[in-house]
Amino acid sequence: MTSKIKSRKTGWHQNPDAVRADILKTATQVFAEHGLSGGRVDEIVRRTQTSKRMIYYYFGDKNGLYLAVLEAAYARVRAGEDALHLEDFDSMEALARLVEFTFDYHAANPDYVRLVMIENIHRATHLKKSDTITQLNLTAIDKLEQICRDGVAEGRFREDIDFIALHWMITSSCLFNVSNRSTFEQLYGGAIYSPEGQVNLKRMIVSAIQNHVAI
Amino acid sequence: MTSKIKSRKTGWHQNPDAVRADILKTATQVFAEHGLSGGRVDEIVRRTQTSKRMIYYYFGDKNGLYLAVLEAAYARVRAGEDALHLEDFDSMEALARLVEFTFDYHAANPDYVRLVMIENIHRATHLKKSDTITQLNLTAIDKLEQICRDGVAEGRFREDIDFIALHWMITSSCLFNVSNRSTFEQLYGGAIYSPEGQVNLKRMIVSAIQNHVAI
DNA sequence: CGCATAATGTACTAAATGGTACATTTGTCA
DNA sequence: TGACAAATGTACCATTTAGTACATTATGCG
Repeated sequence: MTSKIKSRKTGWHQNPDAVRADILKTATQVFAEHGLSGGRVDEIVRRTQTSKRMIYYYFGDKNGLYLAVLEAAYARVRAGEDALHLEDFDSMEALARLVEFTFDYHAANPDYVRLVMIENIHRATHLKKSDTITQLNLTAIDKLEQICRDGVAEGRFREDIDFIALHWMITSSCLFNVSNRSTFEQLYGGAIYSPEGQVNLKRMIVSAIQNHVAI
Repeated sequence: MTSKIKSRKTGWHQNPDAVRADILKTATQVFAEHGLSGGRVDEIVRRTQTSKRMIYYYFGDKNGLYLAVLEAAYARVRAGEDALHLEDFDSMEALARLVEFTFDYHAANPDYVRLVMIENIHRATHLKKSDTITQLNLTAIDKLEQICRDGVAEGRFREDIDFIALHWMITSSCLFNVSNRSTFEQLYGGAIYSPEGQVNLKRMIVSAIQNHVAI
């Protein structure tokens, strides 16, 4: 994985980027699985090609590593959002596509969702420390705002839409779908999480959102 | 709190119920605050009138205590739901009241929400072990089902409503509102969590739900 | 009253866990 | 080539943490 070419004598070569990436990837999995307090540094080490020494060398301490994991996870979301090209569609269609993307992205990235939930358990204390993330995340709202403006101009959207509330609505459904799957499934059965169940759910969310913005 | 009348000589009296309740209450707070792995038995002991000895005497081990906490939390929800008297209202009004209750209950009981989230991080492994909870929670759906039936009979609800999906919709909004408050507030500002913001949000959710079931 | 059992106090332990000290090697650049 | 900083290996430590051993007291019951 890290493709380190071992030296014949000593068995190792310098490869800082790969080592860093390896740690980060493994730590993401471990923290997402067990949380910050539950995630063991020793387990991360074990599942890595490197040593505990290197974690502290690159990330300072456990919290530093966790913060790096969190920042990387949020950065990936943004990259995903940027890949959409909503300007090619009329407002209703663009909104639908944004909701669908959000739904699918969360479903496909449960580790991201788990990290968000874990961060909420910690009352977002680490998120607050991150200058990077806070600035990063306003773009999601921008896209929505643009869609709403277009929709109003086209005469299809209400004029009094609060796009932060709209974003809240979209996120709540799409995130809950992943974050609370385990308990919901246990209590109310797995029908919603079957392939058709998910398709229906997505359709339901899209139409609820469209309904909400429509005149 | 526990109102234990101390013996003059030895400084203690038997008071099993109060001790058990004291432990449970404190453990609820500690686990809700820090999670299962993050919640320290020693901290629970410190914030309790009793000793560590008693925790293990009554609950076996840390997991047993956590499970007891979880079961008690779910039991309280049910008690709250039973206090509603939805049969006194027409279907649309009853639905609105159920949604409003759900919204308010979650907002007023963040510890319950946090426990649910923590349980989801653990993939509901403890919930699965609890015979009590699983049977308990089907009543929420029953209420909804009854409302839907009435609504159809009154000619105001669509006939093809999936009440589990409907319950999903209600729960996702009301739970997300509390569970993800920290990160959402940090990223998008606190307007939604101001008093009027919450009122507006609740109204928005109610009307979205009503819209969804209406013909 | 005396006895059996439930309830509680006190002190302790083994293991897990985050973190570090110290030595060594690798790569770069003059 | 040689020196110097960056990168890595190895072994170790102090503390925290869940859990327990053992003794003692309270209380109900015949």
